Amino acid sequence: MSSDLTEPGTGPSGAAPTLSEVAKRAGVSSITVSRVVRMPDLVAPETRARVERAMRDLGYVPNLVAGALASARTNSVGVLVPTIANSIFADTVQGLSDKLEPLGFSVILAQSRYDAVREDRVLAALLSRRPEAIIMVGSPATEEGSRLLRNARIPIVETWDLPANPIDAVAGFDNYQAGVAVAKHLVAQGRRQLAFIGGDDPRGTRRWFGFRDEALASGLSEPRRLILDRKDSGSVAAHARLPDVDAVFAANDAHAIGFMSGLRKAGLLRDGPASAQPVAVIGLGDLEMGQLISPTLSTISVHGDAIGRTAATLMLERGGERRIDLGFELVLRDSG
Amino acid sequence: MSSDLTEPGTGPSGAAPTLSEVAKRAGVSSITVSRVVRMPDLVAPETRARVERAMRDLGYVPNLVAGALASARTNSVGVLVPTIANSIFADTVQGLSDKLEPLGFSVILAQSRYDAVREDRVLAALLSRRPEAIIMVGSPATEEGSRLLRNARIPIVETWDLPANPIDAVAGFDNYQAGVAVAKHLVAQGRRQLAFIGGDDPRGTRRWFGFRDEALASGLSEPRRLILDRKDSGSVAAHARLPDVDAVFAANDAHAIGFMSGLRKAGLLRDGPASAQPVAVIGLGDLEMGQLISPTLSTISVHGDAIGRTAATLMLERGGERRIDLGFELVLRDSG
DNA sequence: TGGCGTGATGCTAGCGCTAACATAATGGCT
DNA sequence: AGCCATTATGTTAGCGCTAGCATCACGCCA
Repeated sequence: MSSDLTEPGTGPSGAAPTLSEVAKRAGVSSITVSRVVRMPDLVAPETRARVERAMRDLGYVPNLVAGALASARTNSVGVLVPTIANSIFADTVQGLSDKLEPLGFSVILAQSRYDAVREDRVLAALLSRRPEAIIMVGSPATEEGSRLLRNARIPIVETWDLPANPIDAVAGFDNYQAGVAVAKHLVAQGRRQLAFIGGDDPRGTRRWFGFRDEALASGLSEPRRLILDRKDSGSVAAHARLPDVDAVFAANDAHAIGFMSGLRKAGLLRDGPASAQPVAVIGLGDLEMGQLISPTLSTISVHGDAIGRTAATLMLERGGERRIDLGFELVLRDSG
Repeated sequence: MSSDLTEPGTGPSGAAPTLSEVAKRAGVSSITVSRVVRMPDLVAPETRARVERAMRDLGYVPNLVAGALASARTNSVGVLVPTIANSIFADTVQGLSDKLEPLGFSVILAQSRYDAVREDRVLAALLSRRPEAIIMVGSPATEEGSRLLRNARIPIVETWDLPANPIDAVAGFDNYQAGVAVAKHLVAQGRRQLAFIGGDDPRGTRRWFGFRDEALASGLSEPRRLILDRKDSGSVAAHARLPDVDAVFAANDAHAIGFMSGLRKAGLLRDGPASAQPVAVIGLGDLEMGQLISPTLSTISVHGDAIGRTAATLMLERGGERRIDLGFELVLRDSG
């Protein structure tokens, strides 16, 4: 029984045990061990038990790197987001990860940090791991990135937007129409001096265009646009920098809440309903936080986790509709 | 020049081009192509140029799966968090990813969803991809998970806590002492009826123990403890469920802000300083949001991204101190 | 009784790459 | 001229696993 004293996980050379070491110990060929791991039904119960025993004794952990090379299936998905911290994209990653994990897929996560050079670099790094699909927020920033993805010949899912010429599949919503919806609502509410605060990333910019176009179409003067740095909380866009404005659309809820805190300091925030607000504020994202603060935040609600789950579905089912509009909803609360 | 018309990324069989196809086209051996990719300095400039040309023509993307198998280096790190959505752990993932990405490491992300069974499963899945280290929030929930990690013989970094018997390295802070610090502060402020709201995960529970022990040591009666479900916002722990309480420590800022919104509805929230609050509220995490709401949130500040960066350092440098206490800071604002 | 389907297991080759060790070609030195 | 350090390139033998095809034993049927 001395072999029972072998330290688990340690083969003859102190390295991780391999299939064939397990096979030797169980007195079978390595392909049989492979079958026990992947298609146990094909192996006779007694043989299987013997192999399972040997695997446990040795502390065998399959090497998926070798398996992937041999089978040309990595069971992994590359996921690219601008940023994962404090962001609604985390919901999307959670959603797709929850859907893919039970299927045996691993998520390889990369961040572009809204930097085109870094995006191309991580895209190449991702592809060199031969994922079975790429799911990304938005579209590649450069032609090079786009080319890389097209040549990869794997499902590519762009999310959080509805690009006109997607590489492959799309799960998102119409950012332009979101801007339109907010402007429409504010105009109907009687607001006249609109402003937009947010980043100048592609999706934020599309929201701005919709917002501006609708304001102009309604006979209002061109709204002001304050481009915030990613690090800014939104409170930096204090009312002082937007005098005379009576309604603000923030590209995301964090900016909206930050701006509201600026309004509060300026004495321009009421605990009453939207009609009582000197300055209406509408966010985007529908963070739970928005319902907890006072006044509660009106916002464009988007389901980040549904985007993630839909993206997972799109990468799994190569046929069928490749463009899914998850829509958005204008949720009106007390801020505007 | 017909070869220039070859569709990039498509080899003879429509499959991705390999090293040796590039080699053939450049008229060199495949090892030379490998060197151009990995150690370009070792290759003569003209040869290098020829190889680079061939790589571009063919749209060659290195296959790291094969490279990893051959070199026994995957350049990947397994990262396990309870959840990535709406959580402070996202900062940690961002921090470590930012540090590791430039070094060529990929992050394989998995979520346990606070489920021990799922944790063991994803841990095994992670290890089968042969990452060069595992960075996780907390410690394995089961003996089995712990065994798996010990046998992997790679750096293991546990974070967000300071376990007594870590598997390998640790980057975190003392959750028990955080609870103590909050209780001390509340007692000094003259609060007498304390309560704790939050989850019953290991770290939350440690905060509770510190909080309770210090309250008892100060002669107060045992604080109440309300265990919230992960889905709860904290507002469900309305004051109605905690009558007579004059101070609450919430295990995280989200719960704290939710509870404050409950207090507001009950008319128990003031815009003034902590001394004016009928019920003091202290959170943990120092979300930016806490500074934007009114009253501003007092909290235990923890640097999630520093934890991530430190964890990355610990996995890279195998020598030296393996237990890093990043500490925490009680940040006093207006809520308590 | 011979043929053959079925279930269980094994053999062989190779996935695309790299480590480790050759081998060539060059030039400076004694 | 001969030697050897240096630079540039190549050869060989796997890494650990799986696909695809054997092989073999069995038992059932005509």
